[in-house]
Amino acid sequence: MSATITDVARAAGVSPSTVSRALGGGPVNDATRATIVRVAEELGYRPNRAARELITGRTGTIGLLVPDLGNPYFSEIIKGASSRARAGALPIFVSDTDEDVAREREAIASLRATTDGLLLVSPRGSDEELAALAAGGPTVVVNREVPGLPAVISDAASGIAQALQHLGALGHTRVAYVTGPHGSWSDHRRREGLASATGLGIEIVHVPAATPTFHSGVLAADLVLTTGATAVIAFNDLIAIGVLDRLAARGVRVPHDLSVVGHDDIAMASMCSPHLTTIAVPKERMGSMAADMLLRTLDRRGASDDRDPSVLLPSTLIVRDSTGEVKA
Amino acid sequence: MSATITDVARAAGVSPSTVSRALGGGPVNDATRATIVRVAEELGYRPNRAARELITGRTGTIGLLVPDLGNPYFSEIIKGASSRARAGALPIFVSDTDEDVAREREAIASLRATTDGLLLVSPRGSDEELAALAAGGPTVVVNREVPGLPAVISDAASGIAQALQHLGALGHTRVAYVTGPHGSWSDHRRREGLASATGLGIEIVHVPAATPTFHSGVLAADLVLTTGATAVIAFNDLIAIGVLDRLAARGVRVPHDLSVVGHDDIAMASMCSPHLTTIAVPKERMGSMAADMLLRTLDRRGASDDRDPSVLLPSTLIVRDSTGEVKA
DNA sequence: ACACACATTGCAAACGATGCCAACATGGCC
DNA sequence: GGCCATGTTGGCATCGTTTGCAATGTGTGT
Repeated sequence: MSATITDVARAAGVSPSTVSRALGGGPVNDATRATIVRVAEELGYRPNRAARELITGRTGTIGLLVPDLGNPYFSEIIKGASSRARAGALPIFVSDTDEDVAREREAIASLRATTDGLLLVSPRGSDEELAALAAGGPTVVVNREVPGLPAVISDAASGIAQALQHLGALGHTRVAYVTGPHGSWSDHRRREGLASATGLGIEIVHVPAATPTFHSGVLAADLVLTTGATAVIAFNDLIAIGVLDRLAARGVRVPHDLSVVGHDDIAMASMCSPHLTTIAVPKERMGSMAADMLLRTLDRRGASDDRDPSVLLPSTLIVRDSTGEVKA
Repeated sequence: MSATITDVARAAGVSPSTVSRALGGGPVNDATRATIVRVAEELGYRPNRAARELITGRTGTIGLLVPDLGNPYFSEIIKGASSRARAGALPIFVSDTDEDVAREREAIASLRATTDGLLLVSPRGSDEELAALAAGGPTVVVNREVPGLPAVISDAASGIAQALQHLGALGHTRVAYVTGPHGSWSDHRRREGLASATGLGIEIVHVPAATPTFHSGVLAADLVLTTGATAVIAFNDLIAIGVLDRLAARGVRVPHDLSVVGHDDIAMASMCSPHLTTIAVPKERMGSMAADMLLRTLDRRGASDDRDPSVLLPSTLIVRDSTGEVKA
């Protein structure tokens, strides 16, 4: 079908090995290389990925695994990662696990076989399991810390602290936290952030949410109202928007009667009504940085084996219209 | 590293070719096959994709191209396609074009080289260009019709008709349509739908939007108010939600003062305030059906060359809270 | 008992690119 | 003028799998 390296070699009057070297950066006479490059261009030569992979053992692709492709939070991470991967001319496999641990395990195994490295976003498996699976090849984790693996995470404690300070300044003294899914690493971190933000004179009361979704938020809203809290911080924006929706239905005015703070700053946060005050995390940057770390790891494969340090990206509170002074 | 076909052959006391046939469904003695299968399992044998691809010329993967990975509308199509692909055990490459024609061209070319078939969602290129690019291999188009290519589309005319009937029944006689991006095939179809829905006594006035985004909707809202229309149909939900947002800011009540209808029924449509009446299209089903058509094409490659017929999926109007009776 | 069909298996040649090694030419140096 | 270092190049084996073809063995019909 398309031109092979042999075709180019013949057309340029050299051997296939020379073409390989010329195109691959080996030692070749400048004039020869120029000719070969020109001829290759004319013939529209594209190296056959499979043949190259077979001999080098590298696939030239990376894999990205997220819990849910439909979740806008992950979409932005994907965008970041795929633009970085494109810059490195690496195709990227994207797959989702439907938030399921078994599917995650399976997906990691299958991606492993077809890629040189993996980006695991918000993985659900246990530390041990992930460490074992990650041993199969270069891996970078996003939104999670796994001992021994490089990670890209956001500074949850700082984000939470900013939110509490903001609420404190508005006079709130009793704040509800709507949790994330059970066992979620991110949720754990945010609870720690809440616990460590003492000295503000704010009391925290927890309200459970089973899933990080709009519907869980709707459910949680009624629970929040029974706690006597004057403000609520939600595990993520989707939950916060669910809370907002239910509050509106019940005639509770936001922020007049209750202040609401989300987390992540997905696009929807500035589209809902009222516009959501939220703790923004640099999603796209996390994706691109994770991809970047992975690519660098691949480049120096076998060279210095110093671990990539984990990266902590800043969270920033974005104040919009869903938070306000507490009314007496 | 991992076991090769030769390892299995040696362990089973047969030749590699026999192993290949046993695992690949060729004519092999039942007892022999049983042994080979068992041994392969024990050794954890996984055929090397690259080697197979090299000889068969098939990559065993498919590609999916969308204009924007962050757009929730496309997310759902991706989910549908990838779940179908997973059922066929085919990994799927996902890439986006940033709504850019040049990038689209480039992405198609590069995906072509690494996949057996392509799913093009809402491609922006011209018919001629797409037909040319599609000639490179099996292709299924979603949300667009390109002469000579199998396609999966939704019944825009019916959706629009349902919306107009609904609005007509509520007493509206002057309806604004906020358009999609210039040159968009979907937009064209929706305009045709509007034009052909005569006999309802409804006058249509067009309001331009440059991009299918929230911000365009915000912009369009003010324009809509100058037209004297009592209802507005937006090219998609994102625009409709932008309209909603701007109307709220200007104190225009929905649906009391103005009715708003979206298109697509993305998840956000039932999360915004008021909940959006919208023309739902079966996004996930479109994705899975498109993937299914592509897989079937790949299976009978070279066999009967009858073209896959295009598929038209029904649109249904979902009435929520953003539409109501026209007030005198 | 012989020929022939058929089932089962092994052999060897690919597929396209890479990279080791040897071959060759050239120029500088003693 | 001969030797060696250096720069360039071609030859060839190789990666793991599939597949056409030939070889072997078994059973059947006459």
